[in-house]
Amino acid sequence: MFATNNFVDRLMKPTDAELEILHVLWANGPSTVRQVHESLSQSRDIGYTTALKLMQIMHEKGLLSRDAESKSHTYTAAVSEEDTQRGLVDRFVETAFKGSASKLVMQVLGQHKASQQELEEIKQLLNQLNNEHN
Amino acid sequence: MFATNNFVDRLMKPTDAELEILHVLWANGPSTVRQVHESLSQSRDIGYTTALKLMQIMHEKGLLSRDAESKSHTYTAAVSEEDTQRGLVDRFVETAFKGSASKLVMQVLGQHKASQQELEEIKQLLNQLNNEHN
DNA sequence: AAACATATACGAATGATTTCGTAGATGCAA
DNA sequence: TTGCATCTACGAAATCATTCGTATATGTTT
Repeated sequence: MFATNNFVDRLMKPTDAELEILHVLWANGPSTVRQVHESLSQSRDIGYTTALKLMQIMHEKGLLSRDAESKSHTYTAAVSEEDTQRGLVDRFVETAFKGSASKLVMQVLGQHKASQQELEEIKQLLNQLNNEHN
Repeated sequence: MFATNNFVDRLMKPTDAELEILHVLWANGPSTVRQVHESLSQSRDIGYTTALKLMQIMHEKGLLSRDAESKSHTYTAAVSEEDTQRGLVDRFVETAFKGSASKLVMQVLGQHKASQQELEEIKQLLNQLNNEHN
C-alpha cells in the first residue's frame, strides 16, 4: 500500500537554489563545485563562490555529503530525488491546496500538456488505486 | 484547448503567510482583519497586528482590495483562487520537478489517498484529454 | 622555490518574510 | 466630554536565503 512515510517529516526542505543544485547532482552524480557551477551557469548567472557557499551550507545541513580527498572536494546528494519530492509535494498540497491532493491533480492535468504515453501511465496507476479501494 | 495563460506570469507569488490569508478570504468572502485573525487563530498562534500588517502589505501589492468606509476596513481577495493556484503550480512544477507535470501527478497520486469519487473525476478528465489528443 | 591557477573558508551585505510593540485615530457609552 | 474598547499605521527586530568579495590554502608548472 502507499503508506505515508514517517521520515518524510524529518526531511529538510531545500530552498529553490538548493533544489537547483540537487537536480544537477541527481542527474550527473557526484560532482565538484566547478562541475556544478558550470552546469548551473548554462541556465542562469551565478558566481562560482555562490555555488560553493551554497554547497557548503547544504553539506552542513546534511543535504550533501562530500569527499575531501583531493584538493577539489567531490559532493554527492545525501537525499534521494524521490524522498525530497515527496516532502515538497506534502508541503505544497498543504499550503497551496489546503490538503486537497486531488484538486492539485486536476489543476495540473488541466494546465499542462502531457503526452499520450504519460496519460496512459497515469491511467494505469489510477486503475491500480481503484482496485485497492474495493 | 488548455492553452497556457499569458497573464499567469504577471501574477504575484503569494508567500506562505499570505496564502493562509487568501484561503480565509476565498472561503469566507470579504472580511475584516478581526475576522481573518480569528479564523487564523484557530489553526495557529498569530498576533492581531501581525495579521493586520500582512493584510496591509497584501493590499499594497494588489493581492487584496479594501473598503475603508467604516472604522474597520473590509478586505477582499483581489486574485482568484484558480489563477493563483495556476501560478503556484507552474512554479512548483518547474522548481521541484524540472517541468515534468506528469511526474508530479504520479507522485501525488501515489502519495495521497483519494476518495473513489475523486479518482473517478480524475479519470474522466483523463479521458477528455485523451480524446483531444486524437 | 617562485609564480600561477584554482580550491576552500568565511564574513558580510542585501533583500524578503514574518513578527509584534507602540502610538495615535476613531467611535461609542457612561 | 471623558474614558474605554477597538482600529489603523508604522517602525523595527529576528530570521532566512542569496549573493559575492577577500583571504588563505593547495597543488602544479616552470
